[in-house]
Amino acid sequence: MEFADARDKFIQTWGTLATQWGINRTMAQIHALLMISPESMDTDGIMAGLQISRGNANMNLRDLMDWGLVFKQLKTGERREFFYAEKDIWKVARQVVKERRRREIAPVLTVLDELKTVKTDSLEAAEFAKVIGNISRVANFADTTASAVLKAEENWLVNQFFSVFA
Amino acid sequence: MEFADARDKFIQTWGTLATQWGINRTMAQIHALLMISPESMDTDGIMAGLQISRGNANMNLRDLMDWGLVFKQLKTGERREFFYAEKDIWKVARQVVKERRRREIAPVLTVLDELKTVKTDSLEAAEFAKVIGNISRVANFADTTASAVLKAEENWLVNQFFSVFA
DNA sequence: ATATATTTTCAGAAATAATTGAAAATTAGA
DNA sequence: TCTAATTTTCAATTATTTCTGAAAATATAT
Repeated sequence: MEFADARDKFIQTWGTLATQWGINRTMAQIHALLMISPESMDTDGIMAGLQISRGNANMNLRDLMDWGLVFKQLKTGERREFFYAEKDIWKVARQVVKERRRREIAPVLTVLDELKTVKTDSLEAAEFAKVIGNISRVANFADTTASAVLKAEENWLVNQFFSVFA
Repeated sequence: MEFADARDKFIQTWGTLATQWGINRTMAQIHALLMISPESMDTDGIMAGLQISRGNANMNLRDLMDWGLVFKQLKTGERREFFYAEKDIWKVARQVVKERRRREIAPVLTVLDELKTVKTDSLEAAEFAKVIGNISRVANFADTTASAVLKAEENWLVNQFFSVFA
């Protein structure tokens, strides 16, 4: 397969996958473009590479930086800003889990705790409390496990272990 | 907290969370409604409970059945169809992972394998091959692990173990 | 077979999300 | 300071997704 075709297919595939997971297509495509770029890129390069507007590029680059997946690089003697992506896919996955946990899972756990205080004065309310209790226990277990894994991954020895496989 | 408020808050929260994960809001809300319902519900009950149209209810119930999260119940002497949800949240999580793996991850793994055959005849192409190789190894490892966990979870002993926590 | 209840489909409407492009703001050199 | 390069913002536009509602299809009872 020719490089140009492979690159386009990768960017398109990454964008589609992201969409299915609630992440906007352009954001994923910029990430893909930067991941496979040997050099950091400026806004115009990204605009040209993906055929998108300046505003769109700017907004999604900012979001990617908020997610901790892309970083700004300032080159001496250059006025423009350059961008590069984290390329270690383990770190990318870890960062995504970390952010989603913080932004989405944590607030849900709070709501679940609140809902557990419901008055169980009817059949419906009792069933509700039972289901919420079940969800809450599992969610907390999953959250604690994820948290432990994230912490463990920051440990050198574990990283060495995983580097054998990845 | 009053039951009616708690129920509404749960349905709304579940819907929001789902949206952030690429699942449509109504589908998640129907799922939430059925999870906390002590009895199976018919289409009119769901329509009334969520204030949605018949078409919407029907379409999303079908999708939920495709995902293996909701099932039809036929009551003798009743002409209408009733629906009920899987309430064991471990089973729900497992089913979601299983389906997403089949629908989304598996196709991406195929594309990645294809992309690994790219000609590495330039700096860009070499970097591309390196990143794709990295992603592919990690994705395959994760996929294999998920698959193993799904299989293990079907094992009685493991289920007993988890049932202590959840 | 006919009537009635129920489910399914789907074109158009509504809602939501993403994108553009140009103006405003910011930054840094002369 | 002034000017030019660059980045950011955001109202308007465009694209995408979801939802409605009524007609068509299907199923069941008489």
